[in-house]
Amino acid sequence: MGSQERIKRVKEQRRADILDAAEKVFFSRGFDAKLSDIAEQAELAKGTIYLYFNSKEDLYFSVLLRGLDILAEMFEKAFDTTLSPVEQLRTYSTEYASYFREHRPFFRMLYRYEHPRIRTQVSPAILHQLSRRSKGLLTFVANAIKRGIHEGLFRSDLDPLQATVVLWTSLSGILREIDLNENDPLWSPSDLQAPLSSVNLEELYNLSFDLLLRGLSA
Amino acid sequence: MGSQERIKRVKEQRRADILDAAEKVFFSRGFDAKLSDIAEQAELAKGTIYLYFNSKEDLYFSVLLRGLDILAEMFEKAFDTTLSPVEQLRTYSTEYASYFREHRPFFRMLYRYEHPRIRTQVSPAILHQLSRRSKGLLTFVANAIKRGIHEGLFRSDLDPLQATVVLWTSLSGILREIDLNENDPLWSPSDLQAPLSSVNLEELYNLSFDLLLRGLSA
Amino acid sequence: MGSQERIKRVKEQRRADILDAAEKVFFSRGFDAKLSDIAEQAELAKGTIYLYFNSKEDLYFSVLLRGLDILAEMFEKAFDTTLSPVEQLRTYSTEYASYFREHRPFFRMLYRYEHPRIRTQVSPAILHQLSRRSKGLLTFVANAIKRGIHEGLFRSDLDPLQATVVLWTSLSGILREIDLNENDPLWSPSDLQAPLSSVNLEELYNLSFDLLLRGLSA
Amino acid sequence: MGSQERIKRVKEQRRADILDAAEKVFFSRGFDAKLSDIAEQAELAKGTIYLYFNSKEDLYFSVLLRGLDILAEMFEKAFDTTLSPVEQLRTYSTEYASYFREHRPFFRMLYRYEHPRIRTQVSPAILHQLSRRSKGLLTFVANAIKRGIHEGLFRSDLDPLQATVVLWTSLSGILREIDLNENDPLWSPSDLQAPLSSVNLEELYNLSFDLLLRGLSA
DNA sequence: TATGAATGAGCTTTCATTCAT
DNA sequence: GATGAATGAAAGCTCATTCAT
Repeated sequence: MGSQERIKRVKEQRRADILDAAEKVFFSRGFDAKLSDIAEQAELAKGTIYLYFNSKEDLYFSVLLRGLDILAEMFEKAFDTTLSPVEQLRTYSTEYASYFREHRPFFRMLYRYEHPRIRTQVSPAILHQLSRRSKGLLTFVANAIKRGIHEGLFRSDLDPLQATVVLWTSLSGILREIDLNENDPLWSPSDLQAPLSSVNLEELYNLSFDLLLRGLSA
Repeated sequence: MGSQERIKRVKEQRRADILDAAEKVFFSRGFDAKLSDIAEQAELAKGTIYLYFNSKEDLYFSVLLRGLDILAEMFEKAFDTTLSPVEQLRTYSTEYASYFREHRPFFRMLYRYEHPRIRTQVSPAILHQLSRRSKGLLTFVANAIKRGIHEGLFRSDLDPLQATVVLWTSLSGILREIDLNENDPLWSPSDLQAPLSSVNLEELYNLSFDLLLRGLSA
Repeated sequence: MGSQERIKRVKEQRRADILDAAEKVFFSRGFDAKLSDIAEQAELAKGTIYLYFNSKEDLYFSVLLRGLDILAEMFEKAFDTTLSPVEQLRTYSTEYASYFREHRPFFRMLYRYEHPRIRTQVSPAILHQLSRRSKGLLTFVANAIKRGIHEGLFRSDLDPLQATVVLWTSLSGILREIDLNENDPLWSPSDLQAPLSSVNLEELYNLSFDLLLRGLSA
Repeated sequence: MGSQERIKRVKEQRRADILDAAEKVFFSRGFDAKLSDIAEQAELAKGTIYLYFNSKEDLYFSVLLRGLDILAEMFEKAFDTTLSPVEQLRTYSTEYASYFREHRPFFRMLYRYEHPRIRTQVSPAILHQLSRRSKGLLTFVANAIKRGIHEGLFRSDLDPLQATVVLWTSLSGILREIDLNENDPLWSPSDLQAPLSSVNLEELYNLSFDLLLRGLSA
């Protein structure tokens, strides 16, 4: 019977609808969004949400998971064995910047302005998926670095994993700071002796990548 | 009148007492700490707190300000014109790591595990002070970099301000990640192909500094 | 049609299955048990339960009815015209105590730990059956008392029905108190001047019966 | 300063107001009453209730405590050393019946139609008080029985404590049954062979007392 | 007959902030 | 200045029951 299959499809669609609604609401209100708002946005009863997700936390992280998937897809698409390790890294860097530009709310969820508060209550299954996805992303970078070392382009004294984490974390840190400052500048440019307006935030990211790449180079 | 002055001193002392209490309580409970707990710790009535601080948010950021001051003092003490620019940067890096080790709760407040929305409600005066302190810190680094460029040690094509922000933000990102992972590892080591246990978190920071320094070098 | 009959038998079996499941679940969780747990225990869908019972309340009282039937059967088995009225009463008392010991969860349902408001929602048909069963039980006792009065063993000034109710209710009250105290002692022994540990709860029941029997005696 | 004292008086008055309101609401809705209804009845904000009582459960039992106190006072007033033990017991029995008539809602709370569900969450302090009050009541009865045994009026083979519990519990059981039947007859009179209308419920209580007293008598 | 997805009312407790004293 | 009693908004989750299939 296709009927069973159809039911399954309907359920998946409903789940997706809820995620769509949650995405919208979490984006504008953060984790503090009210469940009733999400239900309303999804045009469902509050109770229905709980048929698909065990808790608000699970729902939040499921949305986040989708965000990770988008980035992973971008990396996959950009994956090209014909590129040199340096070009590969530059590609990932560019993709990450695009993701930052085009999926800012996801970037924010990823960069956990709110996670530590929330993490405690998420179901292990979801955390596991999260971890798998993160691993996938880092692996792209790690492989490029390994190749670079192997080909003698990068310093042979580097631990490729350490280098990966440093690269990723530094770039993420920069993006995070850019995001923070665009929306809500903590250190306003004019407070520094030379006006920080001279600090083009988009350039900052490139500079950061270049510095690190140069640091990696043999 | 010395009396007026004494009154002022008493007020300042009371303010400091409240900050002491708040520090203790915010450290253990984060921003979710209850104001009544702070009041109790300060041996004052809840209402009294409001005679010295406009809101819980202001109080939180005032504590945070103290944390910034500690770091600033460390930088001041470490300031030494006889050092080369590279040695200066390394010194600041080391001081920052010490701060991270010895004043972790302050570091966390600074790097906002806490909800960014907290920021929305803080009085401008406090944000202004915050900004001034941050500027002070960055200036130490910026000056070293400027000297380095001037002395031909660092790339002359660098905007010293940009370089400062990149350096600072990257290192902060690494420390933040280290802190996050010590307490609540997101990407568990065993998930990466090579065990990440091989990634010594303390080394990570040094590697990060070295990569960036190498990137800066002429 | 034997087929029609078979269908009927199947329905009755299904009903019994549900009651079995409900019994198990109500015993362990009381009226607060979830209908979904009962459905799961019965290996049926929640909706199916409603094809056999009008409401959770009805289901609860149907289980209770079964409990009453067990007691009635015990009384029937113990019914023996060759016994003297006093011996008959003592037999019933003993049977009641056995029931209390061996079917505690039923006893509790009968004596309504559960909220009396549950009753409000039960269908009249079920309440009627409940009433018939109760009457059956009391009639055993009432007949013995009548015979006792008739034979001059018991006071002739007694209304046998009143006496029946008094006897039954008093014994039930004692058992209820025993049950309550075993599980959740309200007046802890040590609070009374002489330690109530000296009050053997099992003896209490016998004493109660003896006092009442002595009171009945001519 | 009488000021401190006045503040204390005001607080006590407020507490009493809340208890009054809670009493009214619990009487009509049972424990399922909504806290907001109680607050409204007391003309206070919901939060204020929690300044005086730790939980709904505590509030419920505090009301119950008042109910016990009323009964205790009735017993105290009725206490008269010039009465014979039998007259004393009869007095207590009468007082209990009056309490039942005049303070039915308290009787119901006492007889725990809802306790076992609730007990778990009450603060120990309140449970302790409850226990003390109960002990007080039983002691009145126990003393009379002891005297009766001592004076040779009651059977010397009786454990006075056991007898007390039997007497009290039986009478309570009868009253409980009367209450249940008045409001919501489980075994409707007409169901018994002889109409139970002949069973005057008020007489039942007296009969019960007489049977038990006769049972006690030497 | 059987299903099980959907519903949506229902409710306690916390805590920052105020303000009368 | 200091108090602390009073406020009242705010929100996640459950579960009996229904009804379209």
